[in-house]
Amino acid sequence: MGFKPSQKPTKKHKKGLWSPEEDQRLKDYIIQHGIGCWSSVPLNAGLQRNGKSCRLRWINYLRPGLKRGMFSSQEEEMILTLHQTLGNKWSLIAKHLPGRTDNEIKNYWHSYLKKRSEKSEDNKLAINISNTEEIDSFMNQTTKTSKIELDFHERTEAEQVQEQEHESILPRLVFADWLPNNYSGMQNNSLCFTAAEKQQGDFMVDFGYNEGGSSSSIDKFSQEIVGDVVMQKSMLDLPLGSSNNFMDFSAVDGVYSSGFFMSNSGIYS
DNA sequence: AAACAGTTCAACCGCGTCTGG
DNA sequence: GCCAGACGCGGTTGAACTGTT
Repeated sequence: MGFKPSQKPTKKHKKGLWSPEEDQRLKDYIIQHGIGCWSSVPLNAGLQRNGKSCRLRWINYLRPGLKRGMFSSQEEEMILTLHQTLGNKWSLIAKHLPGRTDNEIKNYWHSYLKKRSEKSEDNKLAINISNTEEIDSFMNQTTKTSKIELDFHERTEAEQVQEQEHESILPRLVFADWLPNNYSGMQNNSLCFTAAEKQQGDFMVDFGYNEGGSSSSIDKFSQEIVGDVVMQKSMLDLPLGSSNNFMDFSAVDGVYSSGFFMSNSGIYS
C-alpha cells in the first residue's frame, strides 16, 4: 500500500506550546530544505505536529526577521490608519509592517488598539473635525515617514501586479541569530550576517556601496547583488534590538540575485 | 499570601481559495 | 469541469502572566 507523506493517515498530532527542541528541529529542517510542502515537513523533520501547525510556528515565531517587543507609536498609527482603510485584512496590514506578523497585529489590535480606536471614534464625534488640511497633513506625514501606501485601493492594477511580482518593497530582514555558530556571509546559497559584522564600520561601506577593499564574504555578497540593491544606511544604523541580532535593510526593487531570492517570509535559494 | 479579574499572545479551528491531476 | 489536497486568512480559544483587592 504505502501513502505519500501528505496522504498518511492522521496520527495523533501534538498540540499546544512548542518546545525549544521542536523549534530547533523545524529551524534545522527549513535551513536545510527551505520551504516546500508543509504537510511533509513534520514527517521529514521528525515532528509530531501537523503541517499547518509547523507553518504557523514558522510564520509567526521562527521566520527570519521578525521583530519582537513593543509596537512603536509609528507602527500603532500605521495599524490604525490601515485598519480604517482595509478593515480586518491583517495579512495586508502586516505587509506594511516589516517584521510584524498578521497574528501579532491582530492580537495587538484586539488587546489594545481596538479600544483606542473606539475611544478616538468617540472623540471624533464629539469634536467633529472639519479641518481637512490637518487630516491631509497627518496623512502626508505618515506616508513620508513610513513609506506606507494609503491609497492601496486606488493604485492601478498594473501597479498592484508589479508589487505582487516583487512582493513588498518595504524593508526586508536578514536572519542571523538562530543559524549555526560561525555562520556568516554566503553559504549554500543562503545569506546571513551576524550582529558583530553589522557593528563593523566598514561593513556598511562594503555591503552598501561596494567600495571596500577586503575580500571578505561580505564583499562577495556585495558584488553579487549590489546592482539590484541599494542599502539604506539609516536603517543599517539602527541600534540592534536586545532580543535578536537581525539586521534590517531595504531593497529598492526587491532582491533578485544569482542563486537566491529573499522575501518577507524567508530566503530561498 | 491568596484569590480573583483582566490582559496578552501563541496556537488552534474552520472556511475560502488556489492548484495540479 | 471536477475533485482532493495544500495553503492562507480571520476568528476564537485558553494557558500564562500581571495587576488588584
